[in-house]
Amino acid sequence: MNEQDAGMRVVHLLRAITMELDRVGERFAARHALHPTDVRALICLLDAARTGAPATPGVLGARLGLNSAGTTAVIDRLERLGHVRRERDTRDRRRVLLKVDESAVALGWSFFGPLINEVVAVMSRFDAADQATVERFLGDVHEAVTSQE
Amino acid sequence: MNEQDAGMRVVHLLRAITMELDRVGERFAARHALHPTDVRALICLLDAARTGAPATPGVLGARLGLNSAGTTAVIDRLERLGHVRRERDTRDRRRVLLKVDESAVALGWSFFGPLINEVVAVMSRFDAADQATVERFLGDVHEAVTSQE
DNA sequence: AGCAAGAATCTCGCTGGGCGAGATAGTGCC
DNA sequence: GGCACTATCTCGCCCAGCGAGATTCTTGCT
Repeated sequence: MNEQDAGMRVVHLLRAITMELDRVGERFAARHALHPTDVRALICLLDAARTGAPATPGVLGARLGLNSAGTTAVIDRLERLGHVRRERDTRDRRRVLLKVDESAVALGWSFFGPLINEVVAVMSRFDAADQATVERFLGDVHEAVTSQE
Repeated sequence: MNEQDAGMRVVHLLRAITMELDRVGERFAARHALHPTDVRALICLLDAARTGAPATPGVLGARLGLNSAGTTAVIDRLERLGHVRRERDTRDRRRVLLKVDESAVALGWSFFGPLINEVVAVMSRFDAADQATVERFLGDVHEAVTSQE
């Protein structure tokens, strides 16, 4: 069991988890008359709201890898469902600020709630030192994957 | 730093990694004139080939969450690119077995190679006990997420 | 054996998400 | 004030994926 093998197994696990989370997202989307892209967009917007970062169509589109036309369409859909509303930025009136509605926050919780419970349950079976190890590992992987061009 | 918080942070990390891996997949797809779905299909087929499981359109479609028409379209695209070929099953002649070509295997490695290297590099900074902890954690999470309805 | 029921895959026509190109409105520098 | 630039939106098109149904083969029932 050399480190190459351990890396392989961990990669496969990460990939399997990724695929599974994708499927959870898809099922969630289908259940709420949303498209997978809409779910991703909501998550981005909730993230931005949580960290206080300004959310604009441009930023959102870049995050989602959509062009401007597609971005407009996503926001139109979310706005039509009442999850988001557009507000002109008073500072720079070219900009549109995206404000998430309460319903979107509730939706986000109904999506992440079960997942959080699952992971908390798994984590509770590890002692504090091991929990820290897991967190450090995931942080490192995140950094590595993010920096990959 | 109670366990609820740790769970939250880990969920966010897993989600962030998932989104990042999705983007890597998308970039890879774009670079090879494939659609994201085609990449997912290839991964499924390579998995099946690796484990010796029989790969049929029906199984593939179920895995990808596509209906039969969409599944046929995916296989048509992969076949047109020479990554897969159809072969009638001689046992049950209703079935079609999907055989992956060498080019598909090479493509798979060019996708996973860099990822594996990254993760191996991260893992190498952990001692054996911590590596085992990480592996156990990911295994548990995978199980938990998979069993989530 | 012969036939009905069912399974695996494919074909057809359509919907709509996302793209490219270009229009519109607003900012800021000279 | 005019010019380059940025942010967003509109228009028209393409194609991935869906629903419905056709086709081919298997299997159980009598």
